[in-house]
Amino acid sequence: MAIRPQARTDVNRSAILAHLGAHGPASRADLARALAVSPALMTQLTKDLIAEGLLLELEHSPSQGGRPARMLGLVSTAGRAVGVKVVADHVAFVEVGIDGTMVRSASEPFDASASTVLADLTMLLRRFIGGGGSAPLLGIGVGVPGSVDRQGNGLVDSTQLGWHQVPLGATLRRELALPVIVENNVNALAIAERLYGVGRQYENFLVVTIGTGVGAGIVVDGVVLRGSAGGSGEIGHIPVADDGPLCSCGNHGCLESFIGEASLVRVARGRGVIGQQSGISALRAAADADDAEATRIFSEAGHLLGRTLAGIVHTLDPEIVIVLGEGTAAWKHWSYGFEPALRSSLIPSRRGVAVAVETWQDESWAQGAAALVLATPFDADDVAGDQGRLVRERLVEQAAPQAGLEP
Amino acid sequence: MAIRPQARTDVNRSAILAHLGAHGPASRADLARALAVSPALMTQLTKDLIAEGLLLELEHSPSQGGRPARMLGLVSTAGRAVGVKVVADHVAFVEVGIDGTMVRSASEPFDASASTVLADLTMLLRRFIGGGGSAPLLGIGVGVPGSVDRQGNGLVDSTQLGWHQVPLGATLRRELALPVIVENNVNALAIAERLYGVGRQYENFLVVTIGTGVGAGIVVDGVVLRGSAGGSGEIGHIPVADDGPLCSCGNHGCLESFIGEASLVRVARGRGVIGQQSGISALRAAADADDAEATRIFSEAGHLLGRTLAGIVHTLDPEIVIVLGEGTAAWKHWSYGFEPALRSSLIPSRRGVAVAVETWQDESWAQGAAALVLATPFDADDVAGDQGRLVRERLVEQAAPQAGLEP
DNA sequence: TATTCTTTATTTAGTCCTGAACAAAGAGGT
DNA sequence: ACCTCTTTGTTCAGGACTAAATAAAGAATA
Repeated sequence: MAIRPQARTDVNRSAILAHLGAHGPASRADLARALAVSPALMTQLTKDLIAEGLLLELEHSPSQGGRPARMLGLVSTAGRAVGVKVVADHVAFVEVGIDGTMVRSASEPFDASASTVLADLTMLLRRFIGGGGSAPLLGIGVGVPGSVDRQGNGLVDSTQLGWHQVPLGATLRRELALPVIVENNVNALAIAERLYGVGRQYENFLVVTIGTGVGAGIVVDGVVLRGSAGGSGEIGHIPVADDGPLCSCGNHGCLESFIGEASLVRVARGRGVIGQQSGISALRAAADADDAEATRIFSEAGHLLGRTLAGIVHTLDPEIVIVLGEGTAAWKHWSYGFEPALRSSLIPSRRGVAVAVETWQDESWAQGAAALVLATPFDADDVAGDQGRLVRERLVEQAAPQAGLEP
Repeated sequence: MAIRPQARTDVNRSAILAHLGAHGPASRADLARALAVSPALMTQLTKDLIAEGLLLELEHSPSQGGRPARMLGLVSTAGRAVGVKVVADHVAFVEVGIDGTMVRSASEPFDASASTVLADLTMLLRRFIGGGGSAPLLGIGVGVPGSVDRQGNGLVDSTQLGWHQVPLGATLRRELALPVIVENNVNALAIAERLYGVGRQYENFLVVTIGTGVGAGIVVDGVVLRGSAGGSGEIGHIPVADDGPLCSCGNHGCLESFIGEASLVRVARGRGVIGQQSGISALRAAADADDAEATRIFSEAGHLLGRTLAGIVHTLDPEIVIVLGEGTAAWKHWSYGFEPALRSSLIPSRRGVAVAVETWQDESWAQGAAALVLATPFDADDVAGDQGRLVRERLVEQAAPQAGLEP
């Protein structure tokens, strides 16, 4: 319950770096206010960071009625991070700079059910890292569709991948000798939203993804809620009907079994909207072409999603719901059912909850995973544990040599 | 994001008091471990607290292989707190000692819809306080059925009471010149569970109340989740059907409109199980007497509750669900529907989630409210804001005179 | 132009807390 | 009886952080 001050300096140092990465250059006074520390401390800390080559002083910013601020910026060569998205049939990689911008990306076929998954993934990852830039690699973030017990441990359970207690984190860490942070992919996305997206302006929000599956990342007071065993946000398995299609989890009537991509395609085929070999893109094309049945399928899905999210909004009281995922490509069609269902199911005081739908890119999942690494400096509660400490150490150590601190 | 160390001493001092209140006497070494501070600091802090008359050294506890521990205990006369439960037609008061044990209680008729609510409540509260013991009154905790914007502010919105932005906290504080902490009643109960109940052993749990309404208190990492505007836990208004009875919130198909006390009674009357003038106790009596229709009504309610809670468990991943409230008197009958519905709706990895049903007393709501005051010392994140600080000050100030600290 | 105000940054003295060394007090084995 | 081990509690030097005073640098105003 009490506050542990031991790791404060480290946390504050890297909070500065993360803030600059997420929000761009800022003055010492800005930083002190943003991180809620005294200006005096900020002077001290930034002096060290500048001496170590991680920060540099930029131009003076024009005065706003007082002494003009000397802006501080990140030295962009101070580090990079790699993000990995793992799904059943392929893995995607991205490399990002310390400020979160994407440098390069790649995608490789992959069989998550192979007995050699861990060796395969290690190999692919090693190859991708090898082709990287010269900036020191701070760590690897891995996003998986499933629950991750302790992040520091990286034990993965995933029905989608067919994994049960797979020691992904420990293995990669040993093989690559780098900090590795494993996290549920939607939670990773929530962290990315918090750092770089709409979530910057909110402390309490919900990230909902639609696509193959349906998931949620929950941010409460600025921190991702992981639950007792990293299993929060499994909203795809919220029961929405007593009977219903069989879900991949073995139950009947889960939300995902109604509005997951597979279900939409199945229904569309059944109703003859698309051919037996066609997929979700054909259904979207049909809806785009104003096919009444196709738009109805999306609208029905939107209705069910809206009604379910109303329940979650009542439970958690977020400021905003951010919708993401491959499925947002057809959001226009979802929204006809979604908006009325959501609003009419909310109690009056909650009816105005904001909803944002963001554009989706192929690399978004992997970029979210990379954010895991770049977010660890923010991690005042030390959720990332040892791996977070290692990332911080790498960030500082690599810069020290060029500093010449010794007298 | 960074850690603010200013209020640490205060927080640590009162964390000691709260820990002793919640867990009974403990040694300095125990306290240092429990609060995650150094033994050195514990020595210092307890020295001060003993000198101020808030703590006293008890007998040595028998050695367990090393130097025997000198136990420390609270001076029980160091403070008391008053808890208030507000509902539409009456208010209930309790006075508790600093260790959370109930000293006395009272209940008064009350009209929440009167134009003079605030004056009425102030008067009743003043009368109750006047009859109290001699120990210094640390503050007043008030539990209301509705959402409370900022606790420090105490602005209440409640459909059940017909209140809209009622400045309950500010008014009581001004009139009584005491720290006042206003909170949603289920959240207050969750705090009480965390301090004194089953929740002591868990960091992530759900408190669900059934009775007139249906509500939830959510505890994440040991802290009550309040949402963006204190409106979390309104699970009574989760939509469970597209059509359904009209709910007090104006929507159709809310969970509460199916399994709230009023609904159960309405259905029972409609099916001729109980007389048109009879209430919930008659329905329970019928079920106790093995009336098939009566047991079915409870079982159906249990089914719906179980299915809905499965969704919340998927969303939040708690370790345990604690069921409380007036409705638990008939839990035996609920459980026939509840258990199968809950388990069969959960994904395999979550199927073992624990469920605890606690015995319910009339004073429980008010005792939960009193816990608001006694929990403020625990409040390292300073959620209670100014009022929390005031409680701490009163706890320390009142003891100072008898200490003779001045040299 | 001189004065006042506002905002930024640094220095200084002092507080809170920790780690490490040490003292205290018993259990358990020889 | 004596030594070793374990656990509790205290003392002390030092680090992290703050508040307050001060300096710096320009805007606003008269």
